[in-house]
Amino acid sequence: MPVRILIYEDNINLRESLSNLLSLTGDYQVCASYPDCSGVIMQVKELMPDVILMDIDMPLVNGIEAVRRIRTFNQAVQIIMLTVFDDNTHVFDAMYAGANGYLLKKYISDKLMHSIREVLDGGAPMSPSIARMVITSMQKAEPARDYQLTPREKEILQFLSRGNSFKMIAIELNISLDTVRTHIKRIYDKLHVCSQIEAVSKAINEKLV
Amino acid sequence: MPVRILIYEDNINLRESLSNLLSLTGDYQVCASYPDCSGVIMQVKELMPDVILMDIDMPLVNGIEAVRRIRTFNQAVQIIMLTVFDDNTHVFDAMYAGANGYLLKKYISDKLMHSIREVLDGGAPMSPSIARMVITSMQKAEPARDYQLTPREKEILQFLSRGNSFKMIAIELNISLDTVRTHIKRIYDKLHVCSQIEAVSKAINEKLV
DNA sequence: CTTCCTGTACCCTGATCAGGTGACACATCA
DNA sequence: TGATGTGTCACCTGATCAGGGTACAGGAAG
Repeated sequence: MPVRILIYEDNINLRESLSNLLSLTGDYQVCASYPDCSGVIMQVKELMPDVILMDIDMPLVNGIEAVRRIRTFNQAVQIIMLTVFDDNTHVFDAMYAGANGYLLKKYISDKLMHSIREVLDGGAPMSPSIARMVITSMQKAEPARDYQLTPREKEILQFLSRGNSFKMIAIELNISLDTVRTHIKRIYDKLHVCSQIEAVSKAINEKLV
Repeated sequence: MPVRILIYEDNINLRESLSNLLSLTGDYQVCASYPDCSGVIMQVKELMPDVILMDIDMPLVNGIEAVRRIRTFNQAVQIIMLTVFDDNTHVFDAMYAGANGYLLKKYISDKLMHSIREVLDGGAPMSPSIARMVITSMQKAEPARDYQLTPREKEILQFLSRGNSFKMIAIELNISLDTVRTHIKRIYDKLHVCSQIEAVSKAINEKLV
């Protein structure tokens, strides 16, 4: 049973090239291809593809919005973005929306077949530069400065960050309210803040918890 | 000029296989290989490799800690993790620590050469299942429930989340303190919370800000 | 052995916040 | 036209928090 593929791409030349390319081997069946996503929900429901190749820059409905719409009712279909955009915004929006892969058009010819195979095997085919963007974004998300908090202080700060009042923390940890207050005061000193919210805000944003 | 490669791998058989494999083509020069990371800082400074292949499970100092140590003084060397671990904790810890690629050992023979080339070209070689884990983690990070906050309420909540007191918000927005309080009370209602910290905690964790 | 750090605990004063109630102008929508 | 939603403002009471100080036991480090 061939893999059913659905294509959204507004450039007619590329759309037909893709169709032709995929039809060569016999492993793939392009069940349809459209120049825009205005009917994407109906089309996906109707055609039940295994894989969708999705351009981003299209008239009427862009490819990222289309992915969002598809994901409202179908988590199973594998979606590979196929685009010229390699900026942060497009890449991450597409990922958040629910794409499973992201290929830059300049590398398509080399990688398309392999990528379709990979996404069906539970992978996430990405052009190298895209993969690097993704993991770089994860890395810069943690400077994690060290404020020399003691274990007990970290524990208190965690409770605080989850929304517990001083009183609740005292009960939870089975210590007196004043002890909690003492810890909190020391935390304020070390974090250079002077209120709960500042402390919690700093703790969460700098991943101290 | 061949690519200089440094290997950390405690299994002697694998370590030597890797060395031999990489030496075959002449494009790569294995400048050293070690069974543990106890001297990693000195070794990297001394040998100045272009690429490091890093196992995770090693005696004395594990590979993730070693990556952290390397990144304290060298951002340029490309580090590829080479491991059997495919669980969330190991993968993300390695990425956070500063790895540039992550290959599962079972696929090494196929992909090693290609991955080294890719990481040097600014990519981030990952085994397919790892890549999928990474982008899945990005996706589930945004449920973004809708609490029907009005624009003004979102604005107030943002100020609050940055650590501003009621008084500061009032001054900043040029409205009365009581008005701020009214907005905050309505926010509490909509978010089903009853204190600043709960609200801020919820706002940050659910990406309402 | 003494100093320093950590965790514990108490007290006091003034500031800030929570929860409730009430009010009014303006806009939209039915 | 009336209902509803939004943004504005006010007052009151009790709870909670901030900032200051003081104290002491136990452990680590010098």
